[in-house]
Amino acid sequence: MATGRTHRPATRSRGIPEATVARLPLYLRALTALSERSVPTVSSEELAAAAGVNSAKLRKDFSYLGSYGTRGVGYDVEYLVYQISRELGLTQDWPVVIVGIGNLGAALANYGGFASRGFRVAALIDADPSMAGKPVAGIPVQHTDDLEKIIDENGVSIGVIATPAGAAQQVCDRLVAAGVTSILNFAPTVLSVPDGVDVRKVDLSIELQILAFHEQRKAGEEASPDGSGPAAAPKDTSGQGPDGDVPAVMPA
Amino acid sequence: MATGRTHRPATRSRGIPEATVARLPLYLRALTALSERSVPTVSSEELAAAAGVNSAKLRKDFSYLGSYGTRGVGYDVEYLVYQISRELGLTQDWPVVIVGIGNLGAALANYGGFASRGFRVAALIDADPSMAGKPVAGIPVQHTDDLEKIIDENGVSIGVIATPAGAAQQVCDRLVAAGVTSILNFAPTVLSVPDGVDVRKVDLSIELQILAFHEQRKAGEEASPDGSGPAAAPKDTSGQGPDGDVPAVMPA
DNA sequence: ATGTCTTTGTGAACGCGTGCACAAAGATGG
DNA sequence: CCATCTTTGTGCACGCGTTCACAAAGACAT
Repeated sequence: MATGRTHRPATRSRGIPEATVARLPLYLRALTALSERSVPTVSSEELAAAAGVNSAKLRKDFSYLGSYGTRGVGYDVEYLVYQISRELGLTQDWPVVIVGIGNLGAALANYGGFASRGFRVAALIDADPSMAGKPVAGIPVQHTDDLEKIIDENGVSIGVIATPAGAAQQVCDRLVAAGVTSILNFAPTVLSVPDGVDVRKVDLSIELQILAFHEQRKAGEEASPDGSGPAAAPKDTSGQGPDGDVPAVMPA
Repeated sequence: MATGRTHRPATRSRGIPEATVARLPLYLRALTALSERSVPTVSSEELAAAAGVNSAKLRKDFSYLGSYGTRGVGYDVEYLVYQISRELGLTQDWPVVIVGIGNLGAALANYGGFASRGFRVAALIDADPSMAGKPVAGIPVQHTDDLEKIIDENGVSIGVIATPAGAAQQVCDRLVAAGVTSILNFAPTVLSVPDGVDVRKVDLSIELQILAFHEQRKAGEEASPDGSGPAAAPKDTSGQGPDGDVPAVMPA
């Protein structure tokens, strides 16, 4: 799971738990793969395995959407694909703008995952004047000055921020002021937005640090003569465990 | 305090909740910024605001690390930076390999967030022979054939997968077999790994779909602001669909 | 010292998410 | 039509995470 979410339980309208919503795309992906192989139906057990979750959890998730399964048989793949797509709002077209066309922004623009599922890159925006007009992924980059106009003319409600951290909040403010109400933030900054605007963040270094924590814990448990814990088998030989208490406070 | 006092060890408390671990990098980032501005101490309230969380949550998070604050004053910034860094395992160097040097992989290689906090890009690996030797972000790309050797010689335990979905599982298997125990997966696939291996995934299209869900809900709420009597009506009731029944199936 | 003021650290309550276990629903076969 | 078998849908219990609210701890002034 990534990122904290909004602190608002206003999801009572449909009653679909946030955790369930976060898994729907996973199910959809697995179902789409089945659909391409022309598999007509699938059981909760099979689908759960494909999505990497517990089958009871999957069934409960689907129960929030309605009773779309047939007992003794399973779920109709095509029908479920449609229902989930509709629930997620993928039956309509979502124009998206990407702000900040550096290495990451360009990679995102080229990413196929956008167009394939109801999302359309409406525009690429960058603050560098020398980028203007230059095509990236077949789309000409436009200058930040025209941000508001672009948002307005294309009816954009979802924005992707791929700028340096320093510019993120400012870009965010402009996006919101122009009418964007959902933001996907790749910049390593906490964005503050007014109520009603959703922000999800993708942060590489946070993910790595979490992995490092667990990695350290794994390494420390092998040698630790500590009473509790699994005095597990010596897989050791990690060699690189001089550890000790090296100071090494890191820079920026 | 059910689970005994942690006053004694203060070094390795294996009882740090996962949710807390996920927030430590956030605190660390905010603290580092304060440190650079030479701010000596900070209150839980201020730091919480900077990190975008609740102050009570932050205090509880820190309580798992030990009692590093001073009542009536707050937390010593430098000390806390060090403690969190140590807890996350950032006081040591983590060599990382990136597999799949396409648009995304190249962007990741160029990302400054790597080197800045204890992580070092040890190698870039790609399956395309024509990429071999070609430098990306100052590091020559190596061929997949040498994957095992690279992992071994550099003592790599963290791998980043930025390949197409189709190659992800295979690359994952080889990484794990070679000794990698933590994986950051950018490919839109569910990876299956043996016990003891951590996997975190970053998935653009899932994030977008979650945003789309909320976006759709916002748009649909304008008409009927009622919402009272959440009689949990997950049953049918779909008759309100704006569209017909087009099974918008989409490609991968 | 003593009192006041600030801020931490945490007990306790609450709510959400997860997983078990099973009854109900429907398919299938005789 | 009845029996049996498969698989869904869900009631329930449990554990984690969040939040409130406050006593304890220390700083600081007198």
